Amino acid sequence: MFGLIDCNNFYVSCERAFNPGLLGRPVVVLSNNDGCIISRSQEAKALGLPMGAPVFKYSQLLERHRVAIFSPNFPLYGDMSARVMNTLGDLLPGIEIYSIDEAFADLCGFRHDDLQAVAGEVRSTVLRHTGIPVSIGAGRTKTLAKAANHLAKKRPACRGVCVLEARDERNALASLPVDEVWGIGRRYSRFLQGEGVGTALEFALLPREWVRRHLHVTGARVHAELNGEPCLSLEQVRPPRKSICVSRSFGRKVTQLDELENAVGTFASKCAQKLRAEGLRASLVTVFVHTGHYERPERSSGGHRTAAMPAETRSTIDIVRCASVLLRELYRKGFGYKKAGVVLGGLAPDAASAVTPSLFGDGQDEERTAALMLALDTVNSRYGSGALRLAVESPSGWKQRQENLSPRYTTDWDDIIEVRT
DNA sequence: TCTGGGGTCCTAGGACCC
DNA sequence: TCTGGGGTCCTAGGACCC
Repeated sequence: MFGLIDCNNFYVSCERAFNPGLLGRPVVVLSNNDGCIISRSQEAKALGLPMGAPVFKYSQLLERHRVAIFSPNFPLYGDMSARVMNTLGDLLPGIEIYSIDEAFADLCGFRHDDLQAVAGEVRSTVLRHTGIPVSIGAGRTKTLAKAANHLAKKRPACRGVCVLEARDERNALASLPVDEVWGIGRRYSRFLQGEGVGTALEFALLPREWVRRHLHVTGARVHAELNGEPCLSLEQVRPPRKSICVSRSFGRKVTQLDELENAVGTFASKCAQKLRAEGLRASLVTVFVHTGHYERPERSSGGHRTAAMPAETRSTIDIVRCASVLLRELYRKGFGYKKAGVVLGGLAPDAASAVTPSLFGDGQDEERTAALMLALDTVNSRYGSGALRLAVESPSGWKQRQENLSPRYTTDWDDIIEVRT
């Protein structure tokens, strides 16, 4: 059996953990730039606020119901996530951290009739240790555990836990709309609806070859998993990542090259910092820019360009310089850009034995760069990110709208909660 | 006026190898 | 009239996830 532990309305729950006055009220957390709604409390969902809704379209509704609105506070959410995952790791023999708010668990060691109690215990312990409410689903495959989790959230009678036994699978899948199945996205569900397939059960009963033909191997895997045939295993060690990306939408249109260069320089530098923090090197740098999604075609512009570095690098200077060159190739005067980003690829571990040196380097640069990057990271970790930076980076990161930011309760000494007695 | 950010995997087609 | 067989690697685009 697989378990899936999923935090309820995670970002909202993080805000609530430090602000109990928010309990029982409608609360939403917004995306960067305060653009869209990306997390909603139960009360906010009940008001009819959709996931991903642009804020400006719902400003009246938000105001009328006095919805509490938060700008995203990712340092807080990341830290709270680590607390939840640590607690789960202590309680369960094997977990796979699947996303910031979800983990799969290996439940094979437990007797079936104990699972309900085990899950209940996990739920109450996580809540007690972190203040975050979770829902737990269990099933014969990961996809069935996902489905069970969905039911645990949807059915009040479940009280946050749903252990799906093989004999109950048909009933459960019959009540699950096909677009709620893990691995069936917008496109496939529209296609399936068109074919008269509306529920997870109807999908599961389709002939295997038909699914393979129309939904390819990934769809076929989902199909098999729904039929109780495990295709996905628990991955307790995270596979090394393949790319690192930093990108932002701008609060306004950016037309000047030097402003764009500030932004791209800042993103490239953040990428390099992440790269070193994960003990990696990169050999490919990609820059992309584009105008707004909703711009008229004649005013739209954008694209991406990739360059290969002469040798695998971990240097902020190399990466920022390369990104600037790429940006100049992409930039076109007269367009209002709304988004830009930098992606690092060709990642490899930063082990001396594994690094391919540059054919034209003399090896000394390498040592000096290493010392410089160590100094850069040390200064910035002590005095705050951006304390020491390249001149091309903008001083305060890239300015974004964030009008309702909560304190960094758990990751910044200046923001720690004060208790007066 | 105002619409997020960061990822992975698969497939088809083209270029190339012997 | 007839024009091989068996591969790899790369890229773009599309699908999905949170």
